[in-house]
Amino acid sequence: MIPDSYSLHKRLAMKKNKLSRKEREQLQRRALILQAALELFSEKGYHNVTMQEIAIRAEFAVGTLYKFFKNKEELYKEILMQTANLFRSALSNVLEEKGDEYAQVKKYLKTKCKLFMENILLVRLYFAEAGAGVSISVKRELETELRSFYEQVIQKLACVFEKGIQKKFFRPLDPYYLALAFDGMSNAFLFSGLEDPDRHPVDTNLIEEIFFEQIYLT
Amino acid sequence: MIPDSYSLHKRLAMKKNKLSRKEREQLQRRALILQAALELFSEKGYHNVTMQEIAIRAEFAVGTLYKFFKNKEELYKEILMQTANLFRSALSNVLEEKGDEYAQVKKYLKTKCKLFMENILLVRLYFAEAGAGVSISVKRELETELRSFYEQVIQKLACVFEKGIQKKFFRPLDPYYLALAFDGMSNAFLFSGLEDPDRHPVDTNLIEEIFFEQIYLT
Amino acid sequence: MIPDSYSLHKRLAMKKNKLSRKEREQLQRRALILQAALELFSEKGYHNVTMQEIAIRAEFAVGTLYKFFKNKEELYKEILMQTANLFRSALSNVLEEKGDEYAQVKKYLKTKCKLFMENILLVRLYFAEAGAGVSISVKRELETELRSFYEQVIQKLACVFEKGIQKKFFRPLDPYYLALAFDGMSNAFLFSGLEDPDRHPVDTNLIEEIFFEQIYLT
Amino acid sequence: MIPDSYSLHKRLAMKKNKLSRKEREQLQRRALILQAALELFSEKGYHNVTMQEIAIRAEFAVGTLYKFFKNKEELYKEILMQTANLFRSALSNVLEEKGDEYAQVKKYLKTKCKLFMENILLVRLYFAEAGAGVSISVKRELETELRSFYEQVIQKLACVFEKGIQKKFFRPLDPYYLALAFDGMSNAFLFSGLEDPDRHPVDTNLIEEIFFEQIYLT
DNA sequence: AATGAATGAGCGTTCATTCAT
DNA sequence: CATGAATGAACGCTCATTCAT
Repeated sequence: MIPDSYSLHKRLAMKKNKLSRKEREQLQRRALILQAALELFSEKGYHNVTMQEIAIRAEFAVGTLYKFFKNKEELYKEILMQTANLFRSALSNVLEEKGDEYAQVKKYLKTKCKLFMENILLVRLYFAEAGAGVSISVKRELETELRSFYEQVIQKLACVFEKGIQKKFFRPLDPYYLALAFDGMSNAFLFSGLEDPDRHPVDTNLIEEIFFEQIYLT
Repeated sequence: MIPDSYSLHKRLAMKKNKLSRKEREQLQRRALILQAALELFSEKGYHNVTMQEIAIRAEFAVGTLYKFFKNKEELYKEILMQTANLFRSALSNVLEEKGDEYAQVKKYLKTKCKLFMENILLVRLYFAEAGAGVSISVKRELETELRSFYEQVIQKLACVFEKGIQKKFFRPLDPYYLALAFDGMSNAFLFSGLEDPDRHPVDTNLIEEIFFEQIYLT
Repeated sequence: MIPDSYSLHKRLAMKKNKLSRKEREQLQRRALILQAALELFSEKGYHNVTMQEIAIRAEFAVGTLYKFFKNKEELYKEILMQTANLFRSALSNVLEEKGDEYAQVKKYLKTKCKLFMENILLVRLYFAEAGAGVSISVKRELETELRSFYEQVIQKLACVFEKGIQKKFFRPLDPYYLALAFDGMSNAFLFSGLEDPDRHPVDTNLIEEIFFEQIYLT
Repeated sequence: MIPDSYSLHKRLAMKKNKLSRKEREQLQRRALILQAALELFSEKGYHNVTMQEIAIRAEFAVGTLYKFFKNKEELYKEILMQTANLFRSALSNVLEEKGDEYAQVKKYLKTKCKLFMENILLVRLYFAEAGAGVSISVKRELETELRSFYEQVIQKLACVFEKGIQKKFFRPLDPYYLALAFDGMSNAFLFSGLEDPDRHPVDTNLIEEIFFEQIYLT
């Protein structure tokens, strides 16, 4: 069969952008909805936001929301999973980069800090739902998945600590708890800083000083 | 009805118990409602619990709930504030006890650990709502109050660290951030332990070892 | 335990009416809702009636409807099943009365005629849903149940015809089809009469004359 | 574009087919939509079918449906009216054929039987909507029209009976009610047979035997 | 004082219809 | 013309709150 001029044009377009204009527009609309929903959810919490509100903020009709997301819960889940994935992959990548363990953990802290700052809204949502491991909203399924993501990162961090301990870089303490401690500590700083940036600016050097240098041998 | 003999009886009763039988009964009812509500809220989250359900669990009529609490939100707030108060006063007291700063911080950790374990339900609720300082439910007013309670405790802990630093007990680091770090770290351990008590039992010695001994001079 | 005056009064009341005043009121409310719903459903059909409308017609709030019926469908089903039961039991009883088969079938016709006239609304609904065995609305379950009711009556009628045939009362034709024919014929008359009572008054003697006397031997 | 040659071509085409290709295509499309709609409506009922579904089944876009039918109701009406017309004209024709009245009524029964079997889907729809003269859906207008069709056929049947009576073919009973009775009876058989073809196969001889021969003089 | 039946505003969701492409 | 994404009115249903008993 000979491709008609339309599909030829379409395929040429796709060569460059991989996606047709229509598809790109769709993705953008989807993103707009997600953004509007994120803002509202993190401002007021899942149950205090109506689909109507999201539609208005996103400047679409309610029905359009349902073209992109099966229901309110799916929309919510999508938002959380997106961030969770972003965080997990970003932090995992950092911990897999080459370099000594000391540098890796430093980089992990910097990245986490950056992610938190750039995604304050999402962090608020994330912790309200999976907050320090505690969730009571929406489906248990979501909670489980979020916890699993968190656990994966902690495990990877623990591995780094373990290697560091083997190399006599760090003091010989339980690496899992070390990871937990480091993460919990940084959370406390980040939350404190995010809540009240003027009085308690986030200072990664300080976190390192308090936590990290003590663990570091010599 | 003969008012005199009644109020006489009442006054006599009050001599002993400070509260008449009626009043004692009221307080007990109130407590029963709060308990039922706490259980349900921490099981399913604020928005997934109906007043009907609370009434049934507490074995009262719905109307009765409204005799004790202005509305659902007030009931919820009461529960959170109660715990927050319990935690604040318990932890504040510990930090005011005489003894060296090292012992105080150790005692703080033990107390916090005990409070968490004894009030898992409330802790779940607290962190889901005010989790690590993040709240998106109910009124902002509640959030502010809960944060203020948390801040008070951290401040007090910071004071203890400060004194400890002055006495050259601890290394000369910013006492506020030290407090934050200690608290964040212990939270991470406690949540990890509460979520999965078998794999990650809460071990206060370990927390001390990781965090505390390093801070301790000599 | 000594019954208090309230429960004594209550039990005395129940002796007479079997039901307390409250319970009687509830049943009446239920009936009012059913009546309003019946009227609307038979006027406009299941899907063209809103719960709001039913509530308004019944002079209750929407929520109240849901106190009595789990959902719209349940309310609808209740209406249909009630009539179906009424018809089935009334017609079954007639066919079980003593007397010769000729008289029984005559009585069946008279009763059916009376039931149709007294329950025009319900008959409309019934036939719109299970109409001559055709239903495409609501759940298949309802359809099956309604058909089973209809079948029961036809079977009983067939038995009467069978006995009549054995006694050489009626001509020796298949009793089931005889029953079917008789019922179908009377339906046609009744519908015609119900639709246009002036031009086609329902005349049971006529039905008998056309159908019945021919079947009757001598 | 050269209008002349086009319209010439068109006119030539019309000479042969009376309709241009375009017009034929249009009619075919229309028929495809009606077929898809018929299937869905009779499977699930008017209100349980969406325009989307019809579009998908007919393999057109939703908008195309609206090019052919003003709205969903119009589409529905069209389907019902089509069948009603089919039935009316087929049955009317049969009753106008030459031959004695006995043969005419026999032929009427055979034709009706055939129409029912060949159009089960439509019969289901028809009776669910106008069932035995009972309609509660869509517009009253439709109901009136359908009833009028039915009435026309019954009237024609009544005329046949009347002539038969005049010729002393049939017993001297009211011809309208005779027609009604005959039709009602055959409906009962047909529905019983359509619902459960194995247990109650439709047997026109039986119908004739039960109803017809009794009416027949000598 | 305690009750719980009644209320009705407000939610999530659907789907007939439109219209820019 | 045909398309199908976008629309938003309208639905069934819930549940916090009230108030007659």
